[in-house]
Amino acid sequence: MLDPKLIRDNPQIVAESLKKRGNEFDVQRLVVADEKRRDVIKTVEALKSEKNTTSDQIAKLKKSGGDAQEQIERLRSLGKQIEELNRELKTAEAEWESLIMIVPNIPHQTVPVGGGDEDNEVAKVWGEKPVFDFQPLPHWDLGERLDILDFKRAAKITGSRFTLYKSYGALMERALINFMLDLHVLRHGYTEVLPPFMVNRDSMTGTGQLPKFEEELFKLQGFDYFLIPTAEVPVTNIYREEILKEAELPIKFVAYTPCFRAEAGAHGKDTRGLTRQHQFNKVELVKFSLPDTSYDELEGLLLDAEDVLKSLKIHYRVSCLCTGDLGFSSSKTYDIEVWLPGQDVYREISSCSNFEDFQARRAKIRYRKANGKIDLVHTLNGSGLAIGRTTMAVMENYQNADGSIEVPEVLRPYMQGITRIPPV
RNA sequence: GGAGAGAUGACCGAGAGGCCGAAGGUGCUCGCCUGCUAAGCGAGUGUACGGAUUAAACCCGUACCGAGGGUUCGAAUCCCUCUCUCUCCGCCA
Repeated sequence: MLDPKLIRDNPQIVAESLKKRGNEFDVQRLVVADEKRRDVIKTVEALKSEKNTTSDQIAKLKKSGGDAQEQIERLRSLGKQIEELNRELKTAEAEWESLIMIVPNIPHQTVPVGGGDEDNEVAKVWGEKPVFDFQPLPHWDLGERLDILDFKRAAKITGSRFTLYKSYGALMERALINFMLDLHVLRHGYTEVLPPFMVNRDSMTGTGQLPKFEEELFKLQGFDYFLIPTAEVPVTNIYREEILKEAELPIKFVAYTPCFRAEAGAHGKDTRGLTRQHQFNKVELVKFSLPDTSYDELEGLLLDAEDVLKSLKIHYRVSCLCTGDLGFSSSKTYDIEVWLPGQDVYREISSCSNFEDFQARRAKIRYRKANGKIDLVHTLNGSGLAIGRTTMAVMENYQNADGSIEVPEVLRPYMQGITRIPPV
């Protein structure tokens, strides 16, 4: 959520940023709704003020044995007026809130202006495409041939976009989770958390998934709970409605969770393999930062995520998302795109974002400064990394002509010491 | 799932229709005192929204005693619903 004062005082700034994002939202409607809302507040609070003073008079009169009938009559009629205005206020606030909650964040000045992913800027490139003396296969062929990924049976058990990992496949997935957690805890100073995998509506609203993106979520029947689409939701909400101490910041959490996404609107897209699943594993990095240092923290977060691929020695590039491709809550986002030789594409494997105070305002995550004043923190997060997509990247980049898969050195201690997944 | 108890400020804890944004204590901040430390003395110490001002502070108003609704001229206090915590029983990984 944007600062209501910013919208009130500088609606043109908001309008410009919306335009850059290619968003059609009419800021003027919001400005009008805000004025209406404040109008009603002013009126109703004046009446409440009178109500309180009159009420005090009654108390004093009663105490001294006087007659308060006149005041009681006055209060009765005030009460009716207040009740009516309260209804009006509720409507006005609901109208205003429904508008302000769907306004996306303002992109940072350094974000390239553009319409879609074709306008994203490559920020860095690490390593090179590996050279094969045979035709590298996509991971789904490798996985089925080695009998470590079973898509058919997963479809039988549940449906499409699910995967049954078997033997070395399951082992590699688990190894990657543990390797990444250890890397971020031991080398990068994050604190590990293992949060709930379902959350309530307030949490989903706090990080911005609701109210706008409910169709992307799996909702439980009989409970107002949702399966998390990312660990960002439970972890960022750890400090919802809390006031942190300045000295505690920055706070850095790493969490492994499965993620559940409805993938509505992705019909027919990436239907093969591990790329786009309804359930996938992810290790997520979350930071709570001081406003002044949040962009340094973003660069650091990106390096922490990159470090995973560097350790695995897999080629990738980093792109800075343009205004048109930026997520709803984000001010600036870097995507890490891993090279997949079996598919001959770069594929997003991590998305690292600074939300500035957008989530913090919704979720009321604040901190107390040294001078006693209270301010909103900045929140950041990034995948470090998406596990399924890392598994597929390892498989495709480390495959051999005989169909076996080399185990990256850093992963071997996590994979019972084996050096390769043997051919069938 | 059954029975009971509870939820008040950073924390502990009073409060039982109007004098309560809320006693008292602890903690914290500032000042005094003290050779240092400890102790002692004094003052201060919630958040949000709206207004005023606008660089900010100060100021004015409103709301908030788990959440929502109700009774009443008036609710932290009475009633209802819900959520969460604790104890006992049952069940269970």
